[in-house]
Amino acid sequence: MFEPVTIKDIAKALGLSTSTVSRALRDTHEISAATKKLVLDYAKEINYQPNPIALSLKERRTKAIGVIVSEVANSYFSQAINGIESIAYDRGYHVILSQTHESYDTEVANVQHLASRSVDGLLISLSAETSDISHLTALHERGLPMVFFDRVPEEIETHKVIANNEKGAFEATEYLIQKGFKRIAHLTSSSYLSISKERLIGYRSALAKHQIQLPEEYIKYCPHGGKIPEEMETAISELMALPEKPDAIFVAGDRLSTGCLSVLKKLKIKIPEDIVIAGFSNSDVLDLFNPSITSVRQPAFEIGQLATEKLLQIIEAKYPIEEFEKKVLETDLFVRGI
Amino acid sequence: MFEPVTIKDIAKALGLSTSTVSRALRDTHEISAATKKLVLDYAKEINYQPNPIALSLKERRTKAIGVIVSEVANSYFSQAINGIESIAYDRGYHVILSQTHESYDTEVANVQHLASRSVDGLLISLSAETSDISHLTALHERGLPMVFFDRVPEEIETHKVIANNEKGAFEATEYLIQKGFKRIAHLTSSSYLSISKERLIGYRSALAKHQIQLPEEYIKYCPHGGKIPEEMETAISELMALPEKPDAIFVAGDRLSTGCLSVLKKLKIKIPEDIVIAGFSNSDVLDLFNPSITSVRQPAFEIGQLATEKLLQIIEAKYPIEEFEKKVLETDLFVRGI
DNA sequence: TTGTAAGCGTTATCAT
DNA sequence: ATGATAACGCTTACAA
Repeated sequence: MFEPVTIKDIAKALGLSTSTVSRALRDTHEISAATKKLVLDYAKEINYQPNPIALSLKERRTKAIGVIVSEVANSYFSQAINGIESIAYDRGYHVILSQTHESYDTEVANVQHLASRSVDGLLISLSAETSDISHLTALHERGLPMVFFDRVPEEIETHKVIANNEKGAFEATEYLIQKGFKRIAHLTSSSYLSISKERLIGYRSALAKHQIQLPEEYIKYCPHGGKIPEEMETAISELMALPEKPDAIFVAGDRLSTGCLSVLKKLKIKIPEDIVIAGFSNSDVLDLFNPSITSVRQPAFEIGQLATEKLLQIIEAKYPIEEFEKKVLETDLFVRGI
Repeated sequence: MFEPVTIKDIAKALGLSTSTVSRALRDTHEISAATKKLVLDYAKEINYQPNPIALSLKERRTKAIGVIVSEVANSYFSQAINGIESIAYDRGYHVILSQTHESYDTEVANVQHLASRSVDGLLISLSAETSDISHLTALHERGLPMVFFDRVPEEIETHKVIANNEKGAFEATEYLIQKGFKRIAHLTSSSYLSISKERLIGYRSALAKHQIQLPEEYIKYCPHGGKIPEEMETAISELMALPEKPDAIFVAGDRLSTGCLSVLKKLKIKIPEDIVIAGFSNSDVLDLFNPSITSVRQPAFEIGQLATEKLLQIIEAKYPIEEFEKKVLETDLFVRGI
């Protein structure tokens, strides 16, 4: 049952010492060409594969990075993971995946699980519940390489890779304004999340630029980010029950956007007759239809790639990184038939 | 920079031997309550975390499983991975992710990379290019636990978890027939894939049951499964150029379905005026619209869970598995406005 | 009850 | 050029 061959086996078979075999296997020069060929040939013949675990123990690195996201089954994250995986495998790293399902406790548990020596670094997008990040600062201070992407903390000095959420939100909101909509509601997720805050700022500045004043009831939070449909149904019902009903909604999240469409459908609120929608979304299926939904798309794949490149750079750096970088990539506004 | 504490550190600090510390840390009975408490308290104080790499080396297992799929950014696979992750983490296993991008060579490379002792078992959905599976049989014979899901090989005796593709395809095709469509084309991916074959059978038997005879040109292959838009555009153009144009298309894949919609849009072929579509798809966004697209949904999450449970069962089995199981889960037909 | 030593697979250091 | 030995962190016979 899966008895792998080791250096020791080769040594025994060839009447050599393990150190000689080891040297032959790598490209040391302190070895005779003859022995080297002998070992190499035999190794190939019996299909010798070095044991990465033994190497990890010796070299104190695992050649694996951990990825922590809220949900894999979300267009944004799956695209980001695609980018992460593409870079990681090119550089010989494994990608270990874990989901928080937006739970703070799960996030803490997963971070601990991954951090205790089974990964060389961490790529993290915070859960919606996370406001205290001491589980991360602790590891960061102990020197575990980490890069945040998408949902990043403020309180920690690290590398961060994000989209220009503020600008994306601004453009979507302004687009609605330019199309003549005035009472633009805002549907967002947890107030903890950096992306929510940034998108809220973009929304507010678009309104401000066009001198539109709206009551605070136009802003609705769905802390579970679309996971709990009732939450969003309540929010939307409340919006539609306002004395001055909104004529448009700007939705600040991927899952929130599709969730919103689903609730509107359920409540038989018609697009674009009753309301129009603009929202953040990375679903490519959305593009196939023309239901007056404008979407802001994040460069998820590129964000994943960039974050991974940065992380590997930190991991493999001989000297401590001098300064922390925050990369901001631009979003795209996909305009459909509004 | 990240100097982790080891059993040796504890031993030195407390004036004990490493074995005593090791015993105290686990629940051996051959230790005095006093020493045990001493060690446990100190370990907690300095936040001792056992090194999983050392454990892996000793116990010759990694507590990690490898997952090989073609694309993460695909509703079906991301949902399956969600199911996989949920079970794996419950049982204390890491999930190592890798993508083939439908390439046989990449599949071989990834399988090798993962198999050489960095995972305890493999969950695999074959790439569209894969017809020769000797890279897998070799490992299987050497005893590496593996479970196939979704796209499974015929030539190997292992556990397999799939959806009832034949029935799903049958139902979708029959639904079209019952709605009065007669010239139903079939758009599928690689002829190597089990799912393609199974769905083709379902399609054929629905036609047969209703005594519909169609020329073979009604069946189009897109070996790259939607990755190359031109391929699909050619296929659809050819279909629409037939002397007897099809009045419906049954599409046999997730990515193929959305790809088909996208091509139809580009070619300005209208649904449902010019043609109607039924296809396999796990996208939940599709549900939000009513463009006369009927979809067959696979229980992706459950397939992932089941495959993982089976794999862990094999991995942790004390005795060799007596018989191989093939689990078949039912699909759902989502009927929209055709 | 506790300590010593060997071993998991590999590489680096020091002899030879 | 090659071999013996120690070390990475941990567990487990075997001794004491």
